[in-house]
Formats: sequence, C-alpha cells, structure tokens
Amino acid sequence: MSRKILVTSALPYANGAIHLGHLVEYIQTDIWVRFQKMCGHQCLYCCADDTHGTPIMLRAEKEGITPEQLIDRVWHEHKRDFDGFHVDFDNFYSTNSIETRHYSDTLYTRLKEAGLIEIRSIEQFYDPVKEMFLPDRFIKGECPKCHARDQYGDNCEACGAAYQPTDLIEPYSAVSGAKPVKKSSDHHFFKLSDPRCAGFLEGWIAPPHVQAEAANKLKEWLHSGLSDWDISRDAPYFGFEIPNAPGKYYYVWLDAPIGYMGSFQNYCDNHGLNFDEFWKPDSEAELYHFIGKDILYFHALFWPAELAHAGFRTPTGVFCHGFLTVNGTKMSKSRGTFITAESYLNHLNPEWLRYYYAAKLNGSMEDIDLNLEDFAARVNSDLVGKYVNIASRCAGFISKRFGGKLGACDSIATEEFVAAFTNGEIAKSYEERDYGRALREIMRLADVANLYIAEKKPWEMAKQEGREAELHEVCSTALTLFRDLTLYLKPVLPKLAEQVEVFLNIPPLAWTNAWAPLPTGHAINDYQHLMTRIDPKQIEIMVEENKQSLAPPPEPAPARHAEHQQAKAEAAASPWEPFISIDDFTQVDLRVVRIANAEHVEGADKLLKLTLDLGDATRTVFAGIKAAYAPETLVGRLTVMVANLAPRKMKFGLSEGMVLAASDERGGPFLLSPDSGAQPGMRIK
RNA sequence: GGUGAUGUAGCUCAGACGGUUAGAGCGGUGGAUUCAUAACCCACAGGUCGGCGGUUCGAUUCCGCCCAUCACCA
Repeated sequence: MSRKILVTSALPYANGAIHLGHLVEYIQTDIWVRFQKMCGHQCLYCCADDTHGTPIMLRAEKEGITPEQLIDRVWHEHKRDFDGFHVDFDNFYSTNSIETRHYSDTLYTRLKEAGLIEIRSIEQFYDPVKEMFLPDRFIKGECPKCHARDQYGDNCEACGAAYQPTDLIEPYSAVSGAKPVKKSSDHHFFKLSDPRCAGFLEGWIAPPHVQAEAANKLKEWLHSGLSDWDISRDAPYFGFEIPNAPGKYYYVWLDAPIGYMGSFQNYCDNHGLNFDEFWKPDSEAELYHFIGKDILYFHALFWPAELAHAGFRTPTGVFCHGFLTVNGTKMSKSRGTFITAESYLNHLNPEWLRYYYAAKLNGSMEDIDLNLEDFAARVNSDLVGKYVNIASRCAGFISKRFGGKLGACDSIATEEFVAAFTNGEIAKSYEERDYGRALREIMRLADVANLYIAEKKPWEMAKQEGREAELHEVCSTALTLFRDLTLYLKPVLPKLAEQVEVFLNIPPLAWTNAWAPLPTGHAINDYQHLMTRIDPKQIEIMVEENKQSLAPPPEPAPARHAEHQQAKAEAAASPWEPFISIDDFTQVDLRVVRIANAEHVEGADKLLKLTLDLGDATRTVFAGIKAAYAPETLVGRLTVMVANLAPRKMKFGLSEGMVLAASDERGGPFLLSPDSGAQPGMRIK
C-alpha cells in the first residue's frame, strides 16, 4: 500500500552558513525520506531558504548589495552544502517567491475572515536616524539588573536576566548607535488567545502529532495561557507587504512555515501534481515537519492553529530533535568546534558524518553529541572494519578464481538474514526514526557475516585441491549478506550503496523486493575499495582551521527565532569564560629575556627586530612595537617572551617567539618588565 | 527562582512493566589467524547502574530529597 507523504525540514535562514548543527536535522530528514522512497512510497522532501526580515535587510545593506542579491548568493551556498552531504531535496526553494506570497496572503485573509486577526497599537523603540523600528536584538544597553554594558534588548548574557528593551539603561541602536525613541504603531496580531485556538490545540497536542515529551512541554505552554502573536512589522522591512495595509509587512516568522507550502506548490507546478490533494483538510496524504526543539513553539502551536482556521490540513506529525554538542559542549569558535558544512567537506567524507549522526539519533528530543574521537573510532571500526571488510575479503576469490561469477548460496548461513529481513525490525526502526537501533542491528548482522567467513576459512579452501565449490559458495554467500547490509545502510550511505550496486552489478536496492540471494552465475565487477578510514589528523586539521577563522566579528544578531539553529554557539556566561585550566596555562612557556639587540627592519612599517637573550640561548623575534619604542632604548632591558610559540616565517625572516605588551584604545603597546632580580631564562608561572 | 530531560564500564550508548552472575560496540590486555588498504575471530579485565533516604521479601529499575549537566519559562 503506497503512501503519499510530504516531508519538510526547517528552513535555514539566508543569513549564514550551514554548519554541523544544522546538518543533524537535514541528515535525519534525508535518511527518513530515502527510507520511505526505498519502500516504494511517494515521498516528497521540500525545503527552502528563509529569506525575510530585518537581519537580511541590514546585512545586505552593509554589504552594499540588495537583499535579493544576498539571498540569491546564500541560496547557492546552502544548495552546494546540502548537495555535498547528499541531502536530496525534491525541491529546495525560497520564501521570497510568488507561491509563498500567495499562501501568506491566503492564510492571512482567511484568518482575518475568521475574526482571528486583530489590529492593535503598540509602542516600541524606534531608531530616529535609521528611521526604522528596532527588533529587540538590535537594541543594546546596560543591563538593569547587573549593569553589564552592551547587552541585548531581550536578555543579559552576563547575568541571564530577561527583560523588555524598554528596561535597558541608556539604550542605543545597534544599527546606527542613536538613542532610540518610543513610538507607537499599529500591529496585526494572530489571536492565539481566542478560545477556538486553545480548544483546538488542547485536542491536537498529543502523540502522534508530536512526541510525548514534546506534548508535555507544549501543554505546559498552553495551560500557562497563550498570548496573541504579533505578525506584522513596519517598513522598512524585507518581506511581503500585507494586503490593504500599506507599510505593514508579514513578520518573517509568519511566512517561514508557509514557505513549506510555497516550495511544494512550486514542485507541483513543475511536476504536474495537485497541491490540494496534500493540503486540503481531509487530505489522505501525510505531512511531517522535522524541526529542532528551539522552534517547537512555532510549529506545534502557531502553525497548526493557523492551518486549522484557514481551511488547510494540519501536520500528521511534528518531529522534534535536540541540539548538537561537539565533544560534550556547545559548539565553540575558540575551540574550533563551530564547524561549517563547507569546512567539513574540505577535509572529510560526508557519509562518515551521516553514519555517525544516524548512530546517535533515536527519534527523541535529546541532544546528541559529536565526540570527535568516538566519531573516528566508530566509523573506522563499523564501516571499514566490519561492513566494507566483508566485500573486501571475498571479492578477490570471486574474480581471481571464478571469473567474476557467483556460485551457489548457503541457505543455512543466510537464515538469520532472511529472518531479519522478514521480521521488519530494521524497517520499523527507520520508520520510527530510531536510526541508532537500526544501526545496532545492522552491525550485529555484520558481525554475523564476518563470523561466518571466519568459521568457513575460505583462505584455507583456496589452498586445497577439490574445495573450489565450497570456496565459491562461501564467498558468494558472504556477498549476498553484504548485499543485505548495503540495502539496510542505503538510506544512511546513499553514495556508498550506489558504488556497491555497481560492484555487485545489480539494480538499485529497494525494500520492496522479496528476499532472494544473488543468483548463481551472476557476474559481478572487480572490487574497488569502497571506503577509507578516518585519519584523526584530518579531524585535527579541520578543527585547527576553524579555530583560525575566529576573527570574523559577531554578526549583527539575527532575530532570535529566525536563526533556526540546531546548535547554539556558546554564549559566554561572563566576560572571562570559557575558563582555562591551570594545565592550559602551563602550556604557555613564558620566560624572562634580556633584549640583547634591537634594530629597525628595512621596509617594515611596524616591526622591530629583537635579539633576545634567554640565558643559554638567543632568539630572533620580530615585534610590532616600532611605533612606541626606539630600538636604542630597548637594548639591555629585561622583558617577557612566549618561548614555545611555533616559529613563524615572516617577510623579513623567521620569528622565534613573541614579546608581551599591553594595549587598548587608551594607548600602547607597553612592554612588560620583570621586577629587579629576575634573570634571563627564568620561567614565569 | 520554577518546570522538564539527562546522569549505567576509559569512550559512545542499550536495557530493566522491581527478581538468579547489569549488557553491546569501541578502547585496553592476552591469545588465535593471515582471505581482507592490521581488517576479522576467541578470551579476559571491569561498573557501589550520580548521591542520600523511603516503599518492598527484594530497587540500578517505583517514590522523595540532594548534586551535576542541558534545555525551557518568568
């Protein structure tokens, strides 16, 4: 019985690069969609870039381009990254489209007709220089509670306090720096507080529409009282203008989920499908949204309530996953664990990550951890050591001894595999998004296959006269087992599975066929190694590279909920965090040195060439202190250097360390001096 | 501060509707093997199932409190 299924992942915001946190969701969804397709269902995977809002508008302005140019560029970057990870959308579109505008207007108009839109005047901060209303995140000022400076308008990163932007002391606009003024304006609200909405949600919020754990959270929100949702923003705003409301635009979060409809309509137009069959209230098609837990509120409260009262069907299920941590902590730019998709692909194989994420995903809202050491160990042992090895250790015999043709299949050896295929547990695990359980079973079967080979010892058969038939059977049987494993792994490892299909010379593997061994006499192709091991050095290099890209200044903070982020970058709890350990500190070898010589460097604007006496050694260091010190005043004085800094080749020679100096906007650099008595070579600790 | 989730071997995780010796993979150690891009096979080590109380004949599994981590809310 073929099902009709429409699947979405949350729309990435067109303001930043795809990173490993985002990919948890796209990989999770892609695996599920591929599984459904392999089962013969009509399953369509639609997504789009989320393109509207103040952050996009300001970012484009800063770059000196139009918002349309910005979102076009980012669309191509996102598409490239998704392609790179084999995330196979049926349609990857944009919310800045006529289709999305159409459905935004449709929903809005119908909700208005239903009496669920209300216009109210509200007072907000307004930037008089920039002539625009300011979102909370674009207002900064002093925290009213702990008096930390330069905090955002919604909460304080230093003490965690939450407040209204109007509570800030000495607020200023993050856009122009101007002092904002309070100004009133009419806003359009979706009346989520209407009894019809609460009544509907009370019945709707439950499994299987949402996971049980999500239902608890949602009920908590629901029972604490829903407030109306402000869905309009004033010009200037990059988005869709509201019909019959000049100067008013849909808030980006209104049209974002509508982008699912827009993307699907666009797909329908290009493929001759009927949109209404999937979206009419009594549709028999299934609709699933994969999302991160940060946007549960929007997808499980606002969204179904809007759809239900605008004459559309509601989702069959909203599947919520947790955040990604790397090495047990939030992704961190300073630790190099804020890794972009692009950077990963420059160093590592996308299917390694797909496998690891799949192994960790279990369909719950729990966070998952990418432990980089475990990642390498697990991929290497499971995929290369266990799975690929089965083909690798049998294929040679088939091609060398039997002309590449398979022999008979050992039906006793395949019994356990037939049973696994028949009982459908692996398929059930995939269906329930418990990929971890599926992979545990698949790897158990891989162990069974390897054990079969070990017990039969084909290499001994190969050396004995008259055992050709046995050898042929063992290797052929093992390759049938390998074929089964490949079928099961195909949703996770689509490219590898394709290579195996070529190697085994078989049509694309699908779940729909009855189980049968590879037939006797079937010709296969020569084996070519299917996957290499992860070299931990590759991971190190990638992490180092991401550390070095620390420099880019913080983005103008996007509207918080428009980030769609599945992993949060660390937000320092205090200006001093993250703390380092004493061990981290002692890695820096600081020494007292005497400046034995100092001289100008020809052609250098800022550098002085210093010869440093470490007591038992001398070092040459190029220091950027020319503006503050004349060379002759330095000779003979004591200062402090980092003695174990990696030497760096500079235009004017090799610099073997650095001297320490203080500076900020008040002046500098000022070289450090040890107290009298210190001798060259002494360690500072 | 309130609410929720999580806390099981070095690592990553299963599991237990309360019941004989708590499991897997990886890592480690020893052995075996050499077909396989040293992969595979066998064996062993080892954990007071976060801590403290309670219910019970019996709790790691249920309840309460506490601690830690994470998240949400105000």
